[in-house]
Amino acid sequence: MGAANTYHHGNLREALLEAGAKLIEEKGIADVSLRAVAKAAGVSHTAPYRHFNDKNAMLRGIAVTGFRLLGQRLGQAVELHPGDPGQQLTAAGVAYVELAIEHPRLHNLMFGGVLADDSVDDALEETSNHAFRGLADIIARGQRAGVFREGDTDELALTAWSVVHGFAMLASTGSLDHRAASREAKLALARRIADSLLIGLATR
Amino acid sequence: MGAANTYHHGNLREALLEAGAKLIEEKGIADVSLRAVAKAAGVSHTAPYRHFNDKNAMLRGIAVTGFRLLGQRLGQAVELHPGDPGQQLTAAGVAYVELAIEHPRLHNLMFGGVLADDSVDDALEETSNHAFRGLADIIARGQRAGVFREGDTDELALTAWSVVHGFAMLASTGSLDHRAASREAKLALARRIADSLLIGLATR
DNA sequence: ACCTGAACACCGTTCAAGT
DNA sequence: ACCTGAACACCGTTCAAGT
Repeated sequence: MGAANTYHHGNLREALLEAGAKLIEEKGIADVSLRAVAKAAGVSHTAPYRHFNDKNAMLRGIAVTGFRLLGQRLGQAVELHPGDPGQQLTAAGVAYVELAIEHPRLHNLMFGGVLADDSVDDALEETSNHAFRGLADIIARGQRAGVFREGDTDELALTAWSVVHGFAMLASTGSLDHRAASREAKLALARRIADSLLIGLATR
Repeated sequence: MGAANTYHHGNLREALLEAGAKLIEEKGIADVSLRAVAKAAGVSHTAPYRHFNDKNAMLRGIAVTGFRLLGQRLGQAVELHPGDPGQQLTAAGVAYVELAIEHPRLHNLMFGGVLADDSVDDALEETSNHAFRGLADIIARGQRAGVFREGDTDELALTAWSVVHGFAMLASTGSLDHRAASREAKLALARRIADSLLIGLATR
């Protein structure tokens, strides 16, 4: 109970992001109102305006936490396979898909285009760029090690990003359910597709 | 003027889909209300309920027109390169990306997950399956011709679909603008990535 | 059959006011 | 500084009523 009314001490922002993320997870972005988030955090429906310019700014804040989580997962995938860029790339791809399957609505907020028309948000752009950088770094190391073919590193990274992104989108929107219903089936499929991608990137 | 008030003769449904598509193109899905669409079509805000169960059903109707358009474009891409599955695949991928760049908000409605939580819509599922089938057919012909490697046809199609889908998503949300700002630059990039995909699918 | 207008419960946002 | 409550203009949806 002591922790419940500490918002007056400066952590309402975090409480709102947490409550918002939870509500989105439960009901989907379209069915989450700023007023409901405020209520879940135990404040009036105008209190959020102290911390966010508008509703979309709050959603961007939640998206940023998602990109941080993604960055962490990609980092872990790399650490699992030291010195093996091929394995790193596959693991990173699978980790990405895994996150999309675990948190489909968060993934949808991050990449579904709800925030696409917003004026650019510095924190959002920074965290999403950071996640992309992680991927590009794997490619760069693979090229130096001679396991990935030469060429524009960012372009190869973009190819990898596209595959994984497209597959994750299909997985998280349920478009794959008729081919791979279970979580395990989806991840197995993701692994095979990541391997197939690897072949395309490998040196001839 | 004769055509303007023929809604009473049974084509209000079409008029609403058209007005809705136009408004979405202009302002984005989030900023289009059922009431505004009704107004643009020249009827009261309750008239749409004669033709759609709710707002999302109307949006699904618009998405269906998008999938039909996509199916047509894919068909044209195939016809441009008779007997050459490799070229067909590249052309289909580029056509897909082209559509996403031309109509980013329609693309967003089709794949952005706004409709993901809806109960399945027969017409929507049929048209989207049809578009996917077109891609799988190209792969199947390529395998028979010996230019694509053996293996589960649907799985190869899924790989191709993922790349193109992921790239289109990145292109239509503006994530590519710092690398490829113009429409031409994006399409050129799409072509190179489609070629790179082709290498991954080719027989060894 | 097809459409309207009033009504309801919500929504995002603004603003004067309270501590 | 931080939060509240009333107010405004909107929204999706329902429903009785009109032709």
